[in-house]
Amino acid sequence: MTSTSIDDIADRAGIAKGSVYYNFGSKAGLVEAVLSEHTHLLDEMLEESTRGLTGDARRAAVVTVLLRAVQDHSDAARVMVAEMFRTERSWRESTQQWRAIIHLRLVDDFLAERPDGSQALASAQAAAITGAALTAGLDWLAFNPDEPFERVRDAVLASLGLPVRG
Amino acid sequence: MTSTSIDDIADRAGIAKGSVYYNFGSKAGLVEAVLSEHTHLLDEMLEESTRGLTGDARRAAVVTVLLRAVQDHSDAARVMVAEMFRTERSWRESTQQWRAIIHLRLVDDFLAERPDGSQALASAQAAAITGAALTAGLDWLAFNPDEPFERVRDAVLASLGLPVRG
DNA sequence: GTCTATAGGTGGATAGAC
DNA sequence: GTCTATCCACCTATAGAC
Repeated sequence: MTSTSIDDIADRAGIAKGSVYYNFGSKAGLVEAVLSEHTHLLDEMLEESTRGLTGDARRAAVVTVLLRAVQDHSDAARVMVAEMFRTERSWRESTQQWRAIIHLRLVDDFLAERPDGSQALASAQAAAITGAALTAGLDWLAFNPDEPFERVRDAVLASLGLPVRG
Repeated sequence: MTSTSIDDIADRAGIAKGSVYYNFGSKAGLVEAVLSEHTHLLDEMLEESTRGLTGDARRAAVVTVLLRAVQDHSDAARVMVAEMFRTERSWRESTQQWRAIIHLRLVDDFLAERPDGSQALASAQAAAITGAALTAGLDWLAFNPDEPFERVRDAVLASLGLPVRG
């Protein structure tokens, strides 16, 4: 909960600290508002990109959307990855909803493919795909930022045994 | 840098705060010592498990070691995942060394398989495998802790197109 | 509804006794 | 080498003027 104070945020936004508290109630409220905004954005991107797709094509679409989201909102992505499993935080609900909207797009499809599979294993596979895309995306931006999007996406798809041509 | 104060740590360890500073110099020094310890532990596990293996078998061994490490040291794993891409932190060196020892076991092998591939793409694939294993592992412990290790490992290996029998 | 000023509390770090 | 006591910087949150 440190690293950036309300003073810093208010300064950067060009408003006074009091206004932040008037509008968001607390620092946690502000964080939640920001995370929630990004969650809705990702939800819309996923809905649009996966509509009508199943199986490998659907999984590849999710990977592509996640990589693009990491590229376009790397700060938010870093926060989400960092907070995803820190269940004690006050904005836990926001990060868990973020996990849920991704799993939602993957788990049902896994179960439809393999009716004998359990929810837990489908969840593990969804987490594996999510983690592969996010980690590769952040690693890309941090250590090889000059690599073009398409090549990184193809590398991740190859790692997951997914079709490069969708 | 919040969440746990030196007071808390000293209390829990049954020693006084002054002793922590005498032995570690600063809070960052303490964090680095802990992270470094876990890094060396993981390094040994990886060395032992991947020795003599190449290709899919080597990648499967890395996944297995990472999942076991997450299971046995989930707190450390959460910290590592949370800090891996926060390059501004003072213990950046420790987390980057942690990334390096995993990539070391994967990147050269990728390049041996595909001499035409670039370092950057091999790095992306290594990150994808690392992220898949860590995220699936933490998701497992947080949301489906009753699932047995072997089934989660097999689900992750399947997600990565790796052989379940190694 | 936005500002300034300040209260109130926390936590990293140090001094100095033992 | 470990303890207690204390300093001081910082940061969330609120009060109250405008």
